[in-house]
Amino acid sequence: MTRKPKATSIDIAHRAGVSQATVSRVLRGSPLVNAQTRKRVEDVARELNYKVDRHASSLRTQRSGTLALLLFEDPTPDDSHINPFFLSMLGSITRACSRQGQDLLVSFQQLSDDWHADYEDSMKADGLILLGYGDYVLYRDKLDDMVERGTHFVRWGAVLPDQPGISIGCDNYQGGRLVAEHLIDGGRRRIAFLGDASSHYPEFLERYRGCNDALAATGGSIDPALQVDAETSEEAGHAAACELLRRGAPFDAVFAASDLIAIGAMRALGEQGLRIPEDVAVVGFDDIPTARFARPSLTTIAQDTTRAGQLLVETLMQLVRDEPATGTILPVSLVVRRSSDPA
Amino acid sequence: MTRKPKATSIDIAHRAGVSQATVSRVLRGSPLVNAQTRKRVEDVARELNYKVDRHASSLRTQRSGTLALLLFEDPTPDDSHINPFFLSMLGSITRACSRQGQDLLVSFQQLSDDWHADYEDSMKADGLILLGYGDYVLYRDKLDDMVERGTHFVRWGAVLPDQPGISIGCDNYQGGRLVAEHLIDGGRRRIAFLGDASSHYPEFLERYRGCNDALAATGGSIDPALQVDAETSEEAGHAAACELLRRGAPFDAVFAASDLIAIGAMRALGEQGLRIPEDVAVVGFDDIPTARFARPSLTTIAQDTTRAGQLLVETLMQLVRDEPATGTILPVSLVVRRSSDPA
DNA sequence: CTGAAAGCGCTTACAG
DNA sequence: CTGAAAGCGCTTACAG
Repeated sequence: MTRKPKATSIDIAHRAGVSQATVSRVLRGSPLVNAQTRKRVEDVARELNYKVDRHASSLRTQRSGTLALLLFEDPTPDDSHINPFFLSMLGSITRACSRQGQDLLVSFQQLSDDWHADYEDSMKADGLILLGYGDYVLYRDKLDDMVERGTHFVRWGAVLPDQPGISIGCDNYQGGRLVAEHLIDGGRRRIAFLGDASSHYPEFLERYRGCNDALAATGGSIDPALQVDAETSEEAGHAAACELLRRGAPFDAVFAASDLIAIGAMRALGEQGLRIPEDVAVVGFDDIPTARFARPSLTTIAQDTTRAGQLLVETLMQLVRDEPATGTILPVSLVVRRSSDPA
Repeated sequence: MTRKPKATSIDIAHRAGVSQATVSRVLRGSPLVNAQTRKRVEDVARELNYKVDRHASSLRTQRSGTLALLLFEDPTPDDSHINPFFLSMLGSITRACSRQGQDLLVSFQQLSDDWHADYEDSMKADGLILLGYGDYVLYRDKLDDMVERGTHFVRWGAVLPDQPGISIGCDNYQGGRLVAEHLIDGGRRRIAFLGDASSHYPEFLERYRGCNDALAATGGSIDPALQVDAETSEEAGHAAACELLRRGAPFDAVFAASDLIAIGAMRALGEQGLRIPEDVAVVGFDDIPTARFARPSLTTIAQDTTRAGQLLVETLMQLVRDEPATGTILPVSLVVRRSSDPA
C-alpha cells in the first residue's frame, strides 16, 4: 500500500546516461535528439513507469493542457437531475478533449462564482466551455467581464450579433420553423408555446420566433394567451401546461421549448383527458433519450451533439493558441414521432 | 483581448509591504499571521484578482487537489449515449467534489489504458474514482496492479469479499430479493432474467442471486432457459427479449438487470403483442429518469446516487490522506410503477 | 546533437 | 509573528 517514489526525469537521465535536459527533449518529442539516444531514454522511461510531472511542466510552460467545462444550471432541488441534453454534450466534449490531448475539468457553477479567477487565474485551465440555460441578461455582464480580461472561452447557446465572446449553438430559429411547418402540415393552427420567449432566454426566443414566422406565412401567429413561461424541467412543463389549460384559450398543438418541458406538459394534458396527438399535438426540442420512450413518443428537434462537442473544443483550442476563431450555427433536424402524427 | 499579466505572490507582497512568504501564509490560512497583516494581504490580493498558481502550489506540496473520474463503458457506437445512471452519479460526484474543495477531471477510459500512469504518476490527480459496467474478470488484473502500486482509488460496483481495493456499491442482492418478492406477491412465478449473471458482471450476478433466493423461498428458482445475457443498452435489451421469446419457455415476469435493458425488452414484448403488465410484468434496476416516462412506467430499484457520490468522494479523500477507509454497501428501494402492477 | 544553468511560482523548515 | 532561502520537477535559451 506504500506508494513507490515516483521516478523523475533525473532518474531517467542517470539510468540512460544522458542529461536531464535530454530526457525532457525526448519526452516533449523534440526533433533535435539523436535517434539512438531517444530510444535509450524511451526504454528507460517505460521501464520505470515515468510520466512527466504535469505541474512542473505546466509551471514552466504556463500552459495547463486542461480545459474546464462549466455547467450552469437552474437551481434544482435534486443533485442528480441534470438536463439529459447537457449530459449528452458532456459525453461528446469529453471525447473531443481526449482526442485533442486535453484534460477536462467538470464543474457546476453558480452565477455568483468568478469563473475567470477560479480557472484561468489559478492556471487550472487554459480555457472554459460554458454550458447551460440560464438567464442570459443576468450573465451577460459576466461574459463582458471575461472578454475584457481576455479569458479564453466558448459558450453553447444562441448565436446572435453583438454577443460577447464566441458562441456556438444550433439553429434555434430554423428549429422553430421546422416545428411550425410540420404542425401546420398536420392541420394545426392554434399553437401554444411553453417556455420563456424573452431576451432572458435567447435560445427559446429564437425557437419562438421561428415558429411564429412560419405561422405568419399562413396568416396566423402565436396567440399571446398561448405562451406560458417555463424553465427546463418536467415539473415546470407540467405547471405550464396546467396554466395554459386554466387560461381557457383553445389550442390544437403545443410546442415546448425543450423536451423536458414537453414531457411534463404531456403528463398534464393526459391528466385532463386530452388525447395526444388526436386532440393536441406536442413537439419538444433537444431529442433527449427519453423522448423516444415517452408515451406517446415525442416529436422533437434533434441537435448534433457530437459535432457540437467537437466544435466547442476545437474552437476553444484555437482561442487558447491565439488563432482566429468564429462562432458557428449548427443545423437541426425534425424527428417526427407519435406525439404529432396527423392521426 | 490581450490578457493582463497574472499577478503573483511577489506582486502582492510588494504592494502589501510584506515578504512573499507571508503572502503565501495568508493564502494558505496559516494561523501564525498577525490579523492586521492578514487583512492587508487579503485586500491587496482581492484587488489584484490574485489566485494562487495551482501548478506552483502542487509542485511544491506534491498534492494536486484534483480527483479523476474514470468512466468505463462498454464500447458504444454513439458518442453521446452514456448510461443515464452514470450521469446521475456524475452529477453527485461533481457536487461532492466541490464541497470537498477538490477539482474533478472526467474522462472515458478503455480497458487498455494505464490509469495509474495517466493520472497519479503524472500528478494530475491524487486519486481515481472508477465507474462503469465492464467485464470484471478483464479488469480485475488492473485493480490488482493499482493496489500493488499504491494507487488511491475507489470503485463503484459490487462489494464482495476478496476484491482488490475499496468498493462502494448498492445492495444488489437485496435489490434482487425485493424485485422477486414483489413479483411473487403479484402472483408471478416464472421470472426471466435479462443480463449476464456470471462472475464477469458481479453486480448483475448479485441481482440474479437475490432474485433466485427469494424464489427459492417459494420452492422455485430461475429456469436457466429464462436467463439471457445482455449488456446495458436498450438495443441489447430488445435483442435479449427476442431471444427469450424465441426459446419458447413460458414466463410471466421479466427482471432486467438494468432499466436500459428493461426498456428495450418492453419494446420487444410489445411488438409481439404481449401486454405489460397483464401478460408479463417487467422490472428494471437503476431508476433512471426515463423509467418514469416509459410506456408503461417502469417498476425498478432505486439507488441513492446522491449519497453514493458523496461516499465515493469522501472515501477516496480518506485514502488520499492515508486514513483508514472501508467499502460501503448502500441500501436500495423498490419503486413500484405500472409495468408490474398486479393489474 | 547535447549539457549546464536559469527560472516558472509557490511552500515551508529554519532562524530570528 | 516574519523574512531569507532552498527546492518541488520540469523546459528552454545559450553555449559548445
